[in-house]
Amino acid sequence: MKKLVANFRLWLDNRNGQSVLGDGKWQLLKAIEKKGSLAAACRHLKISYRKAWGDLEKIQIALDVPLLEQHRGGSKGGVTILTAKGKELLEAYENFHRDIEKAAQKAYAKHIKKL
Amino acid sequence: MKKLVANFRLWLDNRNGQSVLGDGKWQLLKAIEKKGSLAAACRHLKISYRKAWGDLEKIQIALDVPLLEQHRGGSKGGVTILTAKGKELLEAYENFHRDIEKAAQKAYAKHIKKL
DNA sequence: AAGCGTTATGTATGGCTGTGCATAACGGAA
DNA sequence: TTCCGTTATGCACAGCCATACATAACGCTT
Repeated sequence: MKKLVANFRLWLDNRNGQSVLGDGKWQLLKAIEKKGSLAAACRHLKISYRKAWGDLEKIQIALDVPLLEQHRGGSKGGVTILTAKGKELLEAYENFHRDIEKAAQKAYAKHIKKL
Repeated sequence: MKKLVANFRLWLDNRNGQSVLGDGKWQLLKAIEKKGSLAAACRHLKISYRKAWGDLEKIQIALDVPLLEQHRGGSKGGVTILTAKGKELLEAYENFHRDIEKAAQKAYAKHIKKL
């Protein structure tokens, strides 16, 4: 049997099944935190601004607490920054993700590697 | 913050990134094992025969070991059964999946529940 | 007032994927 | 030999999603 590689995806929904945070939005929030603007985050991640903006809208719809503060105009043209809740969720997701990745590696070694 | 629900997906690729086994194909193999035919498995899972057959073809392309024996004709019209390797992989995947699901629940309680 | 960079939003286009439909081969049963 | 249920396979079509393009609002700077 050919060597097998394990992959996983992880995401959080609200109770209506609307997506709140997965790997894509996670990377997006991280990039926004780092860059301070959505446009800069998109350039950094090489994704379209249109999609990123739509993703943020979906988060706002799925959640009742705003994770971001968005402002138009000003000296830099505009800014997007994370709220305290945003940072909190981001950190929680990162820990969540890391724990599961570890578990996946362990489970891979235990069940799949030997095949 | 609204209550968050954790979801995950798990799958195995070969080294070329070709998909070998994920939740869909896992359910398919299980249903084939139970029913003894691909057509019956599709009816049971309510998916199209066309897609299921395509998925099996992808497995065969991605792997070098056949997981299935497929026969046309005969008293039942035809049969599809798992090979020993097929059963082995199926079982390994189930254990793999179960371990990670447990870990996900634990990680959820630790990191996400409190939000 | 004009310019710049960003947020904000609609619309169209292209690709991917699942589905539906059609057809053929196969081999035991009646 | 005819029939039936299954495996096998091509092809057209619909739906979804990311991308691209277009345009407007906004507020500091010069």
